[in-house]
Amino acid sequence: MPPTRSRGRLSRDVVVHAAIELLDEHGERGLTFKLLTEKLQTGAGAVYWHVANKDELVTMATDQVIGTALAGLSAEPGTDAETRIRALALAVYDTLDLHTWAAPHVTAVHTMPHTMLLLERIGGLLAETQLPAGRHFAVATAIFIYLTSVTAQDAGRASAAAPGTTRDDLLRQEAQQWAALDPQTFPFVTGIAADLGNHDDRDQFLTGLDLLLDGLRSQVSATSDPAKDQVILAEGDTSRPHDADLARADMTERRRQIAGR
Amino acid sequence: MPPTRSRGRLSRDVVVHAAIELLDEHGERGLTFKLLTEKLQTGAGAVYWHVANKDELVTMATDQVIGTALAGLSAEPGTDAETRIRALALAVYDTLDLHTWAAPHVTAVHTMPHTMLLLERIGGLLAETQLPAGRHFAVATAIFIYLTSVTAQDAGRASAAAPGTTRDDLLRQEAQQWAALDPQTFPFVTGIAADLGNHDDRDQFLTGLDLLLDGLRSQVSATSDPAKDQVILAEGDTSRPHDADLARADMTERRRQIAGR
DNA sequence: ACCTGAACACCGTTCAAGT
DNA sequence: ACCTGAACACCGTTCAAGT
Repeated sequence: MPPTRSRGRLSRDVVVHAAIELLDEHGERGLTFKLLTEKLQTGAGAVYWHVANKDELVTMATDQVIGTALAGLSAEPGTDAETRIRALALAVYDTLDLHTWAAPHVTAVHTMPHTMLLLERIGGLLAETQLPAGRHFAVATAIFIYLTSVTAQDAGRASAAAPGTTRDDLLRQEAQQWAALDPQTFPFVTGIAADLGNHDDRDQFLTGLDLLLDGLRSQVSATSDPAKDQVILAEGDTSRPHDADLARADMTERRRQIAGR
Repeated sequence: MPPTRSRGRLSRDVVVHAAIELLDEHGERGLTFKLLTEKLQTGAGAVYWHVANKDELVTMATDQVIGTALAGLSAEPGTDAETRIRALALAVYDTLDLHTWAAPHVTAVHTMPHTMLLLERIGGLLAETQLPAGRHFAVATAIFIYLTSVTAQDAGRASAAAPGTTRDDLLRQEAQQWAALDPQTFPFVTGIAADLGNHDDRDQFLTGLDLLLDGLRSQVSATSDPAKDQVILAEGDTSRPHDADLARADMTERRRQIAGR
């Protein structure tokens, strides 16, 4: 792990790690150049010598967090690829849960090193399966996008809550709000208000991930020998051109309507 | 549609709609009280009389955008629930694509009126299916979370791009970066670099959504009569307790490691 | 009740000057 | 090459004063 000490020579790494500490402690709003320069015992210009601006600093801090999530993963050989994909996803989920400010910034798939490495890892696991190479791109990015975006959403919700309240408190509070709604206009929401109490974001994330993986598997069995049901992530047409194209035509029209309101 | 005129009486609605216009025009950074008060030809205090602060203003603007997405949807009776869920999701996707600043703020499921209405709509469509009531909560929130979070991710990526470049230009540029990577450390990413060129976020979104819906359907056929394959979104155990619990135990341990670094 | 607008506290960024 | 720290431009929010 790179140095976090404030004294001595400054470097990009030192600045980024100091930023991460401030972000963890005070959230995104808490990262100011005033606090940062105090922590590093230097001037603003010194920081700007190592990073272009605050945006770049937060982006690098985010990529660093992704890096620690990947570094914490052991190869665990012997287990199948799907299990390891799930473990990889959970490692990222849990790491971002500890750095809730980072999740919304995990968007630079195509540029940041550790973020690209994450996609590389997912792809490497897919390559171990019987998935045909032609579908590697679509499936890997589907998993990547689900993983990063749902994690960001959950983490954002977590960080939006008041610092004092626990998640359980918050959910119970919200469940009461749901139950108090007008059943006429919100028949569904009022009906499931009770279920909100024992809701768990992490379980939800896992469920959705499993649905994605199951969806991939089921499209196999639909088009191939049913006896091969155990085959993981094999071929199968994933999109439904007809419906999708129709819907797209609809929406392109709607897009115009909205834009020209 | 509420008044957007600047002259005359001020109101919450007028302020929110002026904010939306500024957000659409200049992005989240472009919404300043200076620009807002100029547009409304008033003072800062007047705005603060109607909204608590900037955060609340952006939240209300976001909820308003969700509202327009829902308002643009016709019931289209005669089509099945799954098709209408897909149409609903696409309407939200396309609307947020026009207001990219809004997507990351669609997190207040439990409080904002239109955001809750979105969940209510999804639930209402699920209620038309043969899905048992006990699974309504889990499935509705799974769809809701996929929809809002992936949309936010896509919109965020879109708004992060330089204003001048088109999406195609950006992708071609990024594909070149991928191809230029070291094939030793990035065998997978360099291999799929070519696929990035004709990638479409919206298609990707649809594909993932279909995978989710397919996953739900396949879990039916696994546990019930194969002849009922056409049954949409019926019962079936969605989680895999064994794997999930094991992974959870692993991760709880890892969580500690990371936290105590 | 609703609005005005000056004042305040704060923050990201720059830059001439140093070593 | 690397750092200092004052200065600048800007921004969200407040508040005493008006109507």
